[in-house]
Amino acid sequence: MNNATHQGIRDAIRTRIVSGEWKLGDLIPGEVDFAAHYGCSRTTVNRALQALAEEGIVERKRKGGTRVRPMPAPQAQFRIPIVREQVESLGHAYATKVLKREIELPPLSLRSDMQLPAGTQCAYLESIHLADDQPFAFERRWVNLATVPSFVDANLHELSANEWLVKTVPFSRGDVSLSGTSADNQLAEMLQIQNGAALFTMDRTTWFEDRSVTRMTLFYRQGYRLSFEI
Amino acid sequence: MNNATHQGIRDAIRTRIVSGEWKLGDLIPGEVDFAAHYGCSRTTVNRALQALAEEGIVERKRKGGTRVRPMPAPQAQFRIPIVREQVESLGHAYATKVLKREIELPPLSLRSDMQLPAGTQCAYLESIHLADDQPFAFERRWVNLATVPSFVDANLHELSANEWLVKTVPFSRGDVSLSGTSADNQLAEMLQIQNGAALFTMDRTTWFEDRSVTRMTLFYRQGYRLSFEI
DNA sequence: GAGTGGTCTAGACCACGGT
DNA sequence: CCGTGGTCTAGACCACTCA
Repeated sequence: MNNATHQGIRDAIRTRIVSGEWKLGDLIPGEVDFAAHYGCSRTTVNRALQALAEEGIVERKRKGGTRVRPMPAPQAQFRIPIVREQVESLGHAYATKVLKREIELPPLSLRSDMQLPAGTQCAYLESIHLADDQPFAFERRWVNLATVPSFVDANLHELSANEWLVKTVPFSRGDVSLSGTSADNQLAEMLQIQNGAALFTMDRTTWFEDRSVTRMTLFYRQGYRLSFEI
Repeated sequence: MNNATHQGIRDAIRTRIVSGEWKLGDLIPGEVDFAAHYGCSRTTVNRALQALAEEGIVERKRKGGTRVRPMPAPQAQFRIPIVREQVESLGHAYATKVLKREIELPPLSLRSDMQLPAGTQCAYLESIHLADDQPFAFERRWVNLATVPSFVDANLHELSANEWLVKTVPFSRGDVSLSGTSADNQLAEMLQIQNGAALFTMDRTTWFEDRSVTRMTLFYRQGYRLSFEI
């Protein structure tokens, strides 16, 4: 009982909860009790229970003690996939090609999504992502040149636009939304699928501090699924 | 400098990273250095840096030190939405109706998805979720009666199948996959949309220990988007 | 081998929130 | 009030991994 690590204790307590030893909403023992039971210090138990709280398994309140969450909050944590990694992890050769690259005034809907003042110039790109030379995803992207003026000179032959931006504007918030889209004429042609086919689609706007950096829409080839565990 | 908490230090270091004080891939100071700099113990710095590692901001290696992630791992964390809550948070009245409820032998594909031995009986349900009496989502669900035999007697008038299962089989792993689907005849009729429309679709299999509990597919009404922040 | 992170401990004090 | 979790400390030992 003395080789107790905070991870081991966390797993042990989680197992006891899952097994039904305590029911939903039940109060479970306090830190000192667990410390005595597992023969370790309270600090270690504290870490274990805090981790379980982060997992959403338990709720903790001072004086109120620790209780099993009445309705487990099913939190999913998954990495937003990077297309290159997705393709390579499937064992295919990855390639990408910029099909169009222009400087334009963005459409009105984009002005509100990206909070652009009137007259802001944007770069507009269309790219195709290939897996073993087969279309994997099609990308439409706007880049806010007020935030990232150097993008106009970016060399996108060695790095994709996404990778270039990540390297240049490191950490940012992002809004993501997932949806299903019917393929229009251009998408059908680009992805070599039937017009009207249902595509899994990811929209993503990223921000550096309070300024928008880029908004992209990624249309995955037909049949693509985004899978993860909870 | 002596009111240093692990959260405060975490925020301070994160700010210094975001501000560009250290670049992508750079080695940042060690725990003892930070402890001296912020006037706190190494333990506290350790917690702060471990938290940053969980956030995906830094990578840590023994002997190798702590460095800013070369390519930030954009981790998304979001709650798998419960349909009732989605509808209610949009300000609509929620209702659900079970349209079909049978005991059947599952199709072959399900036998492998849910790891069912041959001959396992399952409950099959079709339900519609309504927002202000308009179709919001259509659900097909299989329940493994070997794992949850009491489901045959479940009263699904007060609780939805999902809520009943969550209350009865508390904590479970789950596999989720998101995709786009074309509406077939039944879906088009149920959701009152055009045949072939692109729908956002969520498949979810949940497990209790090593046994499958249920597999459901949720077809959202046309135009639905799942949004979250990273 | 030596430097770094990973972890545990025992004790201490604080902050919150039911009673 | 007082019990509970939240946190910090100082020191210690271990484990990994790079040079």
